Amino acid sequence: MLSSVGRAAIRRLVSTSSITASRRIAVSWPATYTVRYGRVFVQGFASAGRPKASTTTKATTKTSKTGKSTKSTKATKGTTKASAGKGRKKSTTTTAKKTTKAKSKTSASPKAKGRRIKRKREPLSPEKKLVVQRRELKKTAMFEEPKNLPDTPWTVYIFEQTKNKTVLPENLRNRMKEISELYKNLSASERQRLANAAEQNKLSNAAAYTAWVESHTPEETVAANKARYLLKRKFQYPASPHVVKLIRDHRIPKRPVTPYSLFTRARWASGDFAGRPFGEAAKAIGKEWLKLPDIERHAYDDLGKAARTEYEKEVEAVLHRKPSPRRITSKPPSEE
DNA sequence: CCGGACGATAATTGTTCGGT
DNA sequence: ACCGAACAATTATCGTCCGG
Repeated sequence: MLSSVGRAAIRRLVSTSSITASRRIAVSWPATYTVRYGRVFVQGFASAGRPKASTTTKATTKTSKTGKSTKSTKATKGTTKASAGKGRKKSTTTTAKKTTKAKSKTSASPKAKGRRIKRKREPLSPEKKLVVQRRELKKTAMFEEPKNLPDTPWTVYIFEQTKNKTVLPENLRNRMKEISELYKNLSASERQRLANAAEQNKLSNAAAYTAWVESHTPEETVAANKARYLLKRKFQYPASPHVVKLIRDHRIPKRPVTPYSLFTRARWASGDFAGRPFGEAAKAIGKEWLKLPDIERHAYDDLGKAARTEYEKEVEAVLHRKPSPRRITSKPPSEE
């Protein structure tokens, strides 16, 4: 049982040895989605992320800065049309298209016969295959998310103060300091105005995002997230933000809670661990769980089963597929 | 990629199990 | 076979806004 400490240590090792934490994939939800978010980690870099006070901090900070502005700029362009819900079918199947193209080409050159085409498709080196795969993944990844309006008082203020106003790069630093000073000295009513504007923007951001998500099918967003995940893992794409934002589709069923999760929830709710350090409490809860009498444990197992059943129903209804076969519920350690 | 302020969130612990 | 998401509370850190 070196588990806890040992595992954490290993994780830390992995994180430091793996060139910053930049491989983690994470999701960033719009503000209104207070729902729990999902975290997806790249294989082999599990928990490699957010370094605390360790030496990795600086490195991470430096590398992670890259390209955030780039991305936001791109996103800005897409803002307006985003909510309109443009491309309904981002067909995830490209085979049909290909066939069509091939046909038209054949007819274009009368001399070309069936045999010629055969010869053509033979090459396709491994490198090319990768290129093709990458292109397909990019297509299905749905990268054209709507851009957000500034949604905090501070960013709204920056927006107002700098938008469409020429600032030389060498003056940017001073300008920012000025704006900061101005911001600090704002009147209460002025702050309120900014807060209101931010709140308003937050609402329209959420609406735009939802509209965009719903302009695709749940299956499409699931495929898109898979594509994003693969792109990051196999192709390090996009290179700039080390965190990949997955599409948050409220229609996609959440994974069912496990019996242990339910137990954790109940133990925290009991108040027995109020004020105690998170890690310490988690360890204690884990021990409690392993010692839990069968009768009590079965209660959580039953709740877990119900959650699973509910999940199965949702998956079938929303994603039109069967969920993975149910695992044999593991038995408590204290078998008779 | 710079600057400052601040809302959002990943990491932390433990176990179980869905997904690939 | 193995990764990560499910739950909890807290907090350090990240991303965000602008222009050139």
